[in-house]
Amino acid sequence: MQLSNTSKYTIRILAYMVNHKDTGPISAKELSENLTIPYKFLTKIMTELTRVGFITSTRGREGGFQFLREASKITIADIMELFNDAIKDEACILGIESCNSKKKCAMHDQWIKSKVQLQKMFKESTIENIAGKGDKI
Amino acid sequence: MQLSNTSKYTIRILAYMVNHKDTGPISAKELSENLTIPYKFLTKIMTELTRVGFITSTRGREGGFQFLREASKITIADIMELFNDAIKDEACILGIESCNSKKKCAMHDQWIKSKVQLQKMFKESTIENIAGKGDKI
DNA sequence: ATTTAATACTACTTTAAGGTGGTATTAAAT
DNA sequence: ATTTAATACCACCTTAAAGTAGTATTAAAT
Ligand code: SF4
Ligand code: SF4
Repeated sequence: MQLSNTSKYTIRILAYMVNHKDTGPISAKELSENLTIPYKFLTKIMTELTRVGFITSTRGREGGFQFLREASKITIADIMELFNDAIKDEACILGIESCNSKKKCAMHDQWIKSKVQLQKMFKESTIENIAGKGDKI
Repeated sequence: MQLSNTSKYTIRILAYMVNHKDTGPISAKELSENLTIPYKFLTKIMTELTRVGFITSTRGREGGFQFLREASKITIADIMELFNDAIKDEACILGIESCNSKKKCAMHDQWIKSKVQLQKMFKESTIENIAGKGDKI
């Protein structure tokens, strides 16, 4: 019951980028070193984030990554979605077929409350409004 | 962001057992067939549940599994714990060192609320009080 | 033009969860 | 006693996530 490493890394990467967005493109090297994320794994993530249009990349010397979509328009839910890590509406917590109020599983009542609250939280948390909060990076 | 298969299976197994506890030991075969859980995987789980004392086993013909610990004393949190699937207090949602209110990560405020609520829900949900609820098995 | 420092691409390795197969052990039923 | 139906144990296979390696491409700086 936790986020995938890929989601965790991505949140931290994008939050870091917001906090350093005024100084031109940010390189994978800088991100990798400052966030202690394995370089090769990080570049894989960056390429994907570029592919889906969250960020843009500039190749060559002095290159790096910058936001394309506004940080206030990227939610934690978006990131989880991207890496198949989301809490899907139709997903049953017990994995019995798909969730709908007609055919409930034994945990439905307890779970539905937590689920709604969690989904709301992940949807309302944008990169913009988490960036800079907290001491750990 | 979901339960492990092992946790999901275990919850369903124990809930099923509560609903059939008056008719003697329940065999792995019956559980496997009625819950459509792979037989060999299920027996592995059952052996573990026996080992930790949630249930007892009777070998040989007419054998099977029965509750040892009361179903009202087994929580979803216990099950998650058992299979390393729990939401640990000290676990940071972003995976940055360990969680404590002194050194917060960027998502601390949002997450802490959901975490507390989730943990409470998993701790208060016992096998006894979910068994029989719902239509799906 | 060449060097340097960056991303992009392709392919591979490692790890842990999930799942399978075969056989030994146990005990009721016959 | 033998058969049958059950759990226990041990070793292996499969899959997906995580992580690594090497090379091609790009563009600024020299
Ligand atoms: S809500 Fe309850 S019933 Fe519906 S899917 Fe989720 S868990 Fe199963
Ligand atoms: S609460 Fe926030 S800060 Fe504390 S650990 Fe969990 S995530 Fe990190």
